[in-house]
Amino acid sequence: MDEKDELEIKEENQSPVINIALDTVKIGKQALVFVATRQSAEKAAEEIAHSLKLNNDALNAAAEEALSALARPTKQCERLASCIKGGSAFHHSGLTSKQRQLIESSFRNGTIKIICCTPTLAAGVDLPAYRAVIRDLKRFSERGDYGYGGMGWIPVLEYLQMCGRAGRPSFDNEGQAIIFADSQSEEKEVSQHYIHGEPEEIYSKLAVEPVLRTHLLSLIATGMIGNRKEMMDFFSKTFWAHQYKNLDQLESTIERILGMLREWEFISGSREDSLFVTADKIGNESNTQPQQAVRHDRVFGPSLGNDIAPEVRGMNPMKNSIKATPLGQRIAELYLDPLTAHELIIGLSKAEKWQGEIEPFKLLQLISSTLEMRPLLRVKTKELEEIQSALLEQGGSLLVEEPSMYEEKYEDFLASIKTSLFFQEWIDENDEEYLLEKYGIRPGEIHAKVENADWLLYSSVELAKILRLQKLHRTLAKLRFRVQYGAREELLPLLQLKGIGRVRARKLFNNKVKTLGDAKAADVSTLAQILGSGKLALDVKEQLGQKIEAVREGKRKGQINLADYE
DNA sequence: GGACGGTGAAACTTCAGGTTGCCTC
DNA sequence: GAAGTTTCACCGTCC
Repeated sequence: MDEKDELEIKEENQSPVINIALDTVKIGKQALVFVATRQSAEKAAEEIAHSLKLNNDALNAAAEEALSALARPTKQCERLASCIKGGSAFHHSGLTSKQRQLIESSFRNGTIKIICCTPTLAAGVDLPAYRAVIRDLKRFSERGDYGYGGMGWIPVLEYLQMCGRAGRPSFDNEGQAIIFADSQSEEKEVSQHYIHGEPEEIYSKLAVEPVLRTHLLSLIATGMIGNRKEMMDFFSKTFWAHQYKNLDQLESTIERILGMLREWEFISGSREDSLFVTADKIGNESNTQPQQAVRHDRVFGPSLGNDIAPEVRGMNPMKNSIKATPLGQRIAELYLDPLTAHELIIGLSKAEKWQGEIEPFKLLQLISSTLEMRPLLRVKTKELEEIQSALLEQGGSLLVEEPSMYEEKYEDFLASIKTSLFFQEWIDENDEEYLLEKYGIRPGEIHAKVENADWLLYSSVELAKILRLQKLHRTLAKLRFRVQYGAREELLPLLQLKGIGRVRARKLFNNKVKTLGDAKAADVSTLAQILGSGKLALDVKEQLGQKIEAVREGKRKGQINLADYE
């Protein structure tokens, strides 16, 4: 729309967002409302639904579907269903993927008129929204624009992404993007910054150390880099080098990371003729020992170029002398940050020496301490005592060393304890509603966390294989299976059946069908009664009618095979 | 007079998202 | 930094 055109919206309510929502529906259109937090998205959707009061059969059906996304609806499901009944919905990462898809399709077919969302819908979606209403242009950040926390303006690029959701060519000839200002001075500022402003420059992320560590190892593992010349050739052609033009600094940082990789035995090569720099030859300036490498996404510090020993600098640049070890090769294939892999290896080696079988909690805490598991579940003020007492119960016997409570990383450590407690309760079969109430984790986030844990546990199994940590194999494989399903160990045999998840397996188990043998012995009608489905009972019988081994090998997508570890 | 409910101010709490591994229905 | 939630004091009403 031309900026000069006046957009007249009747004030039927005190909230401008609700007025716009009402107007949008009145002109027969749909809108997306972008807000800063998940909580705001839910509240805004609720208020809009309350004012719209659309209520029709299609909405009721969609609401019913939203409610039945989980075996037992959570408060979030109920809130969503109640919004949908009124004609609006909220959309954020805390919803299950089923609910997100439902909302998108109901919006696409015109049933739902308004969606209040976080940036989940800002990019890459093609929805029939005539208006993109950007209610919040400020958002909280732990590390704000200038290095300290607080509210900061969202990037212009993100604003443009949101605007781009309005008036999609496949649905409309034009669209409207609406932003808000609290005062006249803010109006001027917002207009200059967003409407007439230039989008931010894009910066290379290669300078972030975990990214560089991962890529460096992968380049070596795939054989793309074998000597200094190849290394510098490759990096000099990257966007990072193009942007910063300081190859000396890049080179010295790479040398430092190579030192770490060698120290951890992820790469090999002789010291004299390789491009390695050992840990003791570097780091004077940053005082960073490989073992204590910085955990945060850190952009390179001051150049270490002059600290590199001359004899190392003077090595043969053309000689292929650098290779990934089998361990390094596998780490690269697993896409693990080498520092994470190193920390997992230390933890797993401790676990292997544990007397008896190590408790799942300790392994869960080990994976919850990795960079890959972030963001962790934040410890709220009122939970602090409970989390600390859970930590005390472990009696200092965790696989990850506990930092002093005066250290900055102590907060993260406590968050890793809370995250592991959540995982523990998940594998003890507590449902989504309970986890939402106790840990504040929404169903969609549970799914994301479980998927991450699954990857890290799979990686741990692979590391244990290579390192010949025999004892841990089966423990880790069992734990991975339990995390995948959110189930206790006793359900593992039943979970190998297709169509049987943790809810059905629990039903069977509680009805004395505890093993595949029990299921085989039980008659179809009993199984049908327990499972509440004759078709499923027949399917289970069919699976059991095959050779048991075949059933164990078939299974679902990505499911692990316990038989491998027996 | 006590229990109960409604209201509003003050105090307190919390704060986006998504990619990667396996595998093959 | 600001929105949203919780807590608490206060007041009016009812039994």
